[in-house]
Formats: sequence, C-alpha cells, structure tokens
Amino acid sequence: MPTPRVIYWFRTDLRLHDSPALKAALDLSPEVLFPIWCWDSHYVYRARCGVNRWQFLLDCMNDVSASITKLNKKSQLYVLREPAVTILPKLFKAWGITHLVYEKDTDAYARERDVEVRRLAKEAGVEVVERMGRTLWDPDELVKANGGKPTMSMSQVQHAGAKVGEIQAVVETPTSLPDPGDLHLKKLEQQRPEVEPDINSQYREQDERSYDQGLAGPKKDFAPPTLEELGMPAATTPIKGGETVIWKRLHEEIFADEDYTGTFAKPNTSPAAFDPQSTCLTSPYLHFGALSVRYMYHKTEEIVERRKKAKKAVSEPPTSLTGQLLFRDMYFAAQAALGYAFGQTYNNPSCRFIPWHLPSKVSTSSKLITGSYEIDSEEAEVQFRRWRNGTTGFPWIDAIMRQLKQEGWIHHLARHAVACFLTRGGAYISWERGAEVFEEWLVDHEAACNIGNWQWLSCSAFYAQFYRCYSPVAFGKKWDPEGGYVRRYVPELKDMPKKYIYEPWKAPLVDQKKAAVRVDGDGSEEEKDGVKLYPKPMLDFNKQREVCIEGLKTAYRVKLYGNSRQVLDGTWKELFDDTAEGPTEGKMGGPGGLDTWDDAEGFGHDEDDGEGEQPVKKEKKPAASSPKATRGHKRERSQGTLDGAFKKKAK
DNA sequence: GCCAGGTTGATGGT
DNA sequence: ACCATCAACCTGGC
Repeated sequence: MPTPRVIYWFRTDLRLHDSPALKAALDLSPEVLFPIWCWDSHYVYRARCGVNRWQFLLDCMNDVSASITKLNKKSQLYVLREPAVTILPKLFKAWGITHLVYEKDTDAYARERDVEVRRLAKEAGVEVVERMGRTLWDPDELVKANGGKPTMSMSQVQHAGAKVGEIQAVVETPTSLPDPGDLHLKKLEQQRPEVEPDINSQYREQDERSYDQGLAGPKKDFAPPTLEELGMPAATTPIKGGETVIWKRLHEEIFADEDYTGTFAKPNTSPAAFDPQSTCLTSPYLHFGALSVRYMYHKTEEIVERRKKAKKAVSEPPTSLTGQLLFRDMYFAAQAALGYAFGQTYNNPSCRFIPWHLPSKVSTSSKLITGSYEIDSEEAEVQFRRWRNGTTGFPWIDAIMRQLKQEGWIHHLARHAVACFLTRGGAYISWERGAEVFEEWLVDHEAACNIGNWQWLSCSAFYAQFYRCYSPVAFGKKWDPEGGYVRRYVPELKDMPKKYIYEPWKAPLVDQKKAAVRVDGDGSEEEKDGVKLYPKPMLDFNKQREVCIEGLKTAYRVKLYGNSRQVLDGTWKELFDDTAEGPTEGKMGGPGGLDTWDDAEGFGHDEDDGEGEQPVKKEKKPAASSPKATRGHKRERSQGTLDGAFKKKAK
C-alpha cells in the first residue's frame, strides 16, 4: 500500500476547527495533502447569488487559506477555476492521488454531483472518504429514524435525534498540515479542454469570465478570486466572513456573555434592533462551514449545564440557542428526504397547494398549469416588484427589504414579517417568488432553511395557523414604537412624527411638509418638485388579510398537495370553484398524488385524507400530457443545476 | 374521538 | 406584564 496522497476538497466546511472530514484526511497520515476548492457547486453554476454572499464566501476562502498557510508555509487553499466533475479526474492523475476526502453534503444538487464524483474516483482507483460535519445529526439518519419521512415538526426531530444517538463530539483542530505536492500547473492547463460536459450553458457567460483567467487565476497563484475578477461590483454588506472572525466574536462576545447565551429566547429578540442586532448572527458562518454547528451546540450546552447547576435561569428548545440549531437540522432532514421536490410546490408531497395570485415560475412554465390561473397576475407582478424594491408603501416592510438588500442580513422575525406579507398575509404571492429573492440577497442563504421557512410562513408546510397574521403596521410598532429602525433604513421618513411612522399615508399634509416628504405615487419616482417621495401603500392590508384568510381556508378545505394529481395535470381549478359552502364530499376528484414517484417512498399526504373517495391507485400514469408532469421539474433554487449534464456524460 | 399544544399575532381588557 | 378573545389550522398522545 503506497503512502496516501490526499485531496482535501473544501465545499461546505471553510474551517479548520471541529472538522470530522479534515480529521479523517489527516488520520490517513498522507505524504501530501492538497487543500482545494473547485469552481463548482452552487456558487458559479447558479442563477442567483448576490454580491454580498459572494464577498462573504471569498472572505471565508481567504481566511481558511491563510490558516492553512499558518500551519504549513508551503500550503494554501488551491482555488481551481474549473468544476469538480471535470477537474478532479485530471488532478487524480497529475497529482497521483490515492484518496479524496470531503464533508458530506445532502443538498439535492450536491448529491447528484457527488454521485458523479464517486464514479469518477472509482474509475481512477481513488478512494473516497466522506464525513458528516455540517449538521448535528446526519440528515439521512434523521430521516431513517423518522420512518423514512421528512421531518416536519420539532417533536419529530427531537424523537428521531434521540433514536440516532448522541451528537458527535467536537474533534481537535489540526496543529500541522502535510506539504502539498507538485501542482503540475502547466501540464494541467495544457490539458484543459473546452469545458466538457457543458454544465448548464445558461451560466456560460459567467463561467467564461473565470475560465479566461486560467485554472489558477490571473496571478497563477490559485488564490480566491476578487469580485473584480468575477466582474461584479463592490459588496455593500458590513458583515465580514471567515473562521477567525466568527471564532473571535463567538468567544469574546457571545459565549463570554453567559446570561445571553444561556437564556437566549428567539421570540424575545427584537427584529428592529440594529447596530448591534439582537441575535448572534452566526448563520452565514454556519452556512459556509466557517463555524461548526456541533461546536456551537456543545459549547452552548456546556454553558447551559453550568447555569443549571448554579440554579441560574436557562432557556430550552425550541426557543433557546440550541433549539435554533435543531430547526436547522429539521430543514436539512426534510430536504434530504424530499430532494429536488423540497424546493418547490410542484410535485412536492409535503407542500400544500395554494393557488396564489402570482404563482411560482415552475407553475407558470408548466403547460399543464399555465392558463388555469385567471387572476390578474399583472397586478400581483407589480406588487411583487414593489415588495422586492422596498417600495410597498408600508415603512416596516420597506425598511426590512432595504436592509436585506444592502446588508444581506435581517432578523428572523423581520423575515417573518416580509414573508407573511408577500404570501398569506398580504399580496398572496407564491412563497417560491419570495424565496428566490432571499436566495439572491441573504449572506446566510441556506437552501434547506430558506425553503423550509418560506413554506412555514406561507402555511404551505410545517405550520398551519394561517389566522395568525402579522400586521405590517402593528408588528413593527410593538417592537419599535419610536420607529428608529424605519428611520434608519427608509431615510426619506426619518423626520416623520412617531404617530405616523408606520402609517405615513395617514399623515396630514402639514406633517408631511414638516418632515420634508410627500406620501404619494407608487415608488417609481424618488422625488417630485424637489420634494422627496414615499409611496402610498400598494394594498389595503385589512382587506387583503380577509382575502388571504378566505383563500387559505379554501385551500385547506380542498386539501391538495404539490404532488396531487389535480396539481400535476392542471385540473385543480374546478376544486376551487364553488367551494364557499359546505363539506367537500363529492367535490374532490379523488386522491391526488397516488400515482406519482413519491408514493414508492410512502409519504404522500393523500392516502389518509378520508373524504370518501375510492382509491384510484390502479390508474398508473395519470392524464399527464407531458413527461414533465410525472417527473417534476428541477429548479435552480440552489438545489439542482446540473440536471442532464452529468447523465449525458456518464454514458 | 377528544384534547392539549404548537418557537415568535392582534386587540382590548386588567 | 399578564390575561381572554378572535377563528380555527394541524399533530400527537391517550
């Protein structure tokens, strides 16, 4: 057996502390170790990653690279400007690799990529070593312990977690690293093919920009790129990425304040607090793996246990700090169980079907569904744009959306406020449209959590109390009666009297004049006759609230899910007509999703919904006129980008 | 089948 | 700060 020559492939784990995968790599006692990042994964081949998250990723890369160099002057993070599936086979050969080691990633897209990578490794005689380090428990094991079903509630996670066993202990941080070997850059660059397979030609333009710089970048030093190299403008977020950044803050500020850590209760933290924010803001570091979630969990538990012994107050899950981490695991496991379908309503057995005024792009791109919506979606489209722009005319909503765009981060409850407002508590627009905006702008965007939370807030899954509705006026007022948060992020209202700060359209003209702002228009103009403008509200909230609740009531009565037959074949609409009164007997067209791919896995929602229809299990393929209808679309919401590209190549 | 509980509503009372 | 009420969803335990 030759001495191991190892590639350590960084993906979701830009850290050196508490990394089970890195430890596994070092436990091989390798002769050489190449720490690499491939120009791959979600960050190149994706439609939507805003500049702020890009910057945060680059911060994390630079930081971990510097930490590597500290342990071994000859080493660094080698950022390769080529996707894993094409560069890895070449590296295996050129570097004489025996082992490929990485942290397990259960993201739907990552799984598909990694299946291909395993195949390529096998072909090259390279052993793959994979370790879980991204969540408290392995999402696949949580799902298994949950009866093979997606985890849809906190109690399910806690029960399944108890079955899986103790959360893995923290592993030690390496104090030294092996040398990397000769990189053979010239040889590798000569071998560079025209990018084959052509993974997602739709992102071609962006790819080419980086390929033009060569495999090792403009300076041939394998350094992380700059935003300039990527052709992007400067970032606007004040949040700085990197393991050392969060490590310092975690110990010097968060854990150092044991009262804060030990009694943390999410619902009691203010969404209107800024500078500093009311929560610990660890999410983006967890996302990029710059902070280990298990380290955070164990350290928090240590503090909580110490306080318990001292008979000091502590908080408990789900509202405590560790409770927040449990929710994260819940969403990861739900995603692991559902794969690509988790990211959309269409063909998702866990997601309730609600006929939003502005449907998702998947719905509208499906021939089966287009045309079935008769609602004035043009008005909804305008409302969507105003929501995105932060010009809804509701200062609380607009302040949040503007903070999100500028800084890439908003408080959890602020996310609730704007998500509820966009979907079931205001504009009645599909959660998928909102999720896309968060995906682009959040520095902490985690596909599983973002998707899960949008389903939660829109009452599509996880949560059902749709009559609990956030008011765009009252909710902000409750947390911030003076309106300081609004004044900070909607500066045109900074001198508006407190009385009108959440409802400026009610301010008499004389007050508007004093505040040097005119409440008028739809947000398309910033100024008129030399006076600053703030838009009038884009909808009557109290009226819309009624419309939304009625809509949700109907949708819950009709009881269709994303994989119901009527959703897949586009005949759902008749079920929503004439549903105003009475029970639903006889109105439903039969169980919905019994004949879709999900049923093989046994967790459709349709088998037990009573209502007295005969099971139509027998009719194998429904009246789907397109193969899309049964296989479902894959989306690019950070899951799913490779689609057919791999498969073609695999043959 | 009943009933309590569900991380984070709003309002109007004390 | 702590109620009840509004209307009424689902899940989980018995």
